[in-house]
Amino acid sequence: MNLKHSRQRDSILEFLATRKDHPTADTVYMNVRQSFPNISLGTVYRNLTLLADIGEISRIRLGDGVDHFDYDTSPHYHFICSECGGVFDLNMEVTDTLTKAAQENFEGKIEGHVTYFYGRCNNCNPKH
Amino acid sequence: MNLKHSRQRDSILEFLATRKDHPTADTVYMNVRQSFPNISLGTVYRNLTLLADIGEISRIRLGDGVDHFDYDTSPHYHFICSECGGVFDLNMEVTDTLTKAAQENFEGKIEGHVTYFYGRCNNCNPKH
DNA sequence: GTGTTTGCAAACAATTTGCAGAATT
DNA sequence: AATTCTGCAAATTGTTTGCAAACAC
Repeated sequence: MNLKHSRQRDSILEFLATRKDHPTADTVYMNVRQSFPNISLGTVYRNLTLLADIGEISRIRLGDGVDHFDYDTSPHYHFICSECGGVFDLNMEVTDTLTKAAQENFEGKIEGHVTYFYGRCNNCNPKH
Repeated sequence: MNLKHSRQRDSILEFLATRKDHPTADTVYMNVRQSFPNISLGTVYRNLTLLADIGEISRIRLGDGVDHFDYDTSPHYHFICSECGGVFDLNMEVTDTLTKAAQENFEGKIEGHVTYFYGRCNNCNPKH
């Protein structure tokens, strides 16, 4: 399974690199279409999946029913706003304390954990 | 939006109460069908959604593309086996340390977090 | 030239919904 | 009697896939 170069794939990756808000496949599609009017949603999905598989990007599942994609593959936490659905990076350390604590009373092998935070983002949180 | 009694709903809730493994809507459907052969998947979904909305059960999203449902609504963590897909409760304390840490450098309002662990369950983990 | 990638459309899986009739209060 | 709930089927949403042509090496 050798990779060949593809201008569409480049464009998808390039677009993702400009965004900090973890767009969905559809958002990627809408935007990449400006450079490739004939690109299909299928191609976008295929490439996002491929890029995620080879570790160039990461796929984020936040329980909102849609996959988000992140150009930044370094370990970090996410926040999702219950109001507007926006996704933000959190500026905090990633710890394995939780994983260790979980392992203590569990017989299988715990390899990691997924955590995301929810609430109101700065825009949606009413000030008083 | 007043509730009326329904034997189907009872049966769904009753079935969920017997299970510790957080079944999916389809599993609920398969089982409840033994008492209500004519029950439809739509009814199962409608009732699971309703029960989750009023807080009688909880809906768990573990990023495997399917919703799981849990009769136990008390806060606790879940483990999902990457091998067999099985879901287990973890015997560990739920802490808000993480939420507090996350709040520190974040301008919005963090209301909570979702965490689940993954790895190999006892059955799927090769011994040596 | 061989093999990968694309665009298109159809397929798929999980879930939701519209509607007329049945059950509950 | 009024309203909620059900079964059924169709609709929706997000994502994947089969295929012939286009592209990359």
